[in-house]
Amino acid sequence: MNESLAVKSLGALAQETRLRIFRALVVQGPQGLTPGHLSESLGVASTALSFHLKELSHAGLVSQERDGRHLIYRAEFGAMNDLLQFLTAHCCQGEPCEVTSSVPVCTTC
Amino acid sequence: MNESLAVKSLGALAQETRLRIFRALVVQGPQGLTPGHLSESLGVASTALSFHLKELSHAGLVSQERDGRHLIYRAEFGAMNDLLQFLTAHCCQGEPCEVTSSVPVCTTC
DNA sequence: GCCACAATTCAACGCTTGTTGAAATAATGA
DNA sequence: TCATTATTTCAACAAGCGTTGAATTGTGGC
Repeated sequence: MNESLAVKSLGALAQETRLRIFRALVVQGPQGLTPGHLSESLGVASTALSFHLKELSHAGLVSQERDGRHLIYRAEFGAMNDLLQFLTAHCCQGEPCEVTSSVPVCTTC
Repeated sequence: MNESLAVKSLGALAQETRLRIFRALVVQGPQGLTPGHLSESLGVASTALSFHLKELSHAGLVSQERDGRHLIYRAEFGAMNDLLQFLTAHCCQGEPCEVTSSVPVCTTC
């Protein structure tokens, strides 16, 4: 993770619709979701949805796979984890507080 | 943490200068930094710095305290932790992967 | 009280972002 | 091959963001 990718990733998540999309994909896990399903369940126009999925893709936060005439989008947990660690890196100049708590994040998906 | 605060927080971090400010404050820990110091060390105009610190403040990611004619800004680790947990909440519908890894974050600062 | 320093606020400008509707591409089944 | 469904691309516009310079507020030392 580097600064410019972090900015891109945070920017991708810093929008109501995209945050909803991403969190829906996080919940769904390896199963993923199609744009059609996301469009309907979140009430977002397909053209807007496509725009937002592309933003998330470019940031590396979601991946895309084709399945027949459907596309399946999935959250990229690895990218997510890298981002979370980047944000709190070198906390308090390495004082003991750095390991006093932890945020559980998925790595097996 | 709720959705609209999360969007605000992510938006606050989704900008090169602000991300640098925030990470510098994370490293500094409870000691904090003054706008003057940040302005010089990051090479940001004071007026721009003030604008960005306000964005971070409004999102609750930094706090402000006056010390004589200086202001001291500090990273708000509690807000940061809430945000990180919000992003990965309900991962994989509660499957075991949810606790397979963790991001260490400061809570004692 | 007055001056100097620290930091913020204000107004103006250019740039980027998000939304919309229409058109295009991709894949499947009849 | 043709119609249908799924999804993306394109162009246009309004709204929000980030930077700059000038003016303002707040604090402490003389």
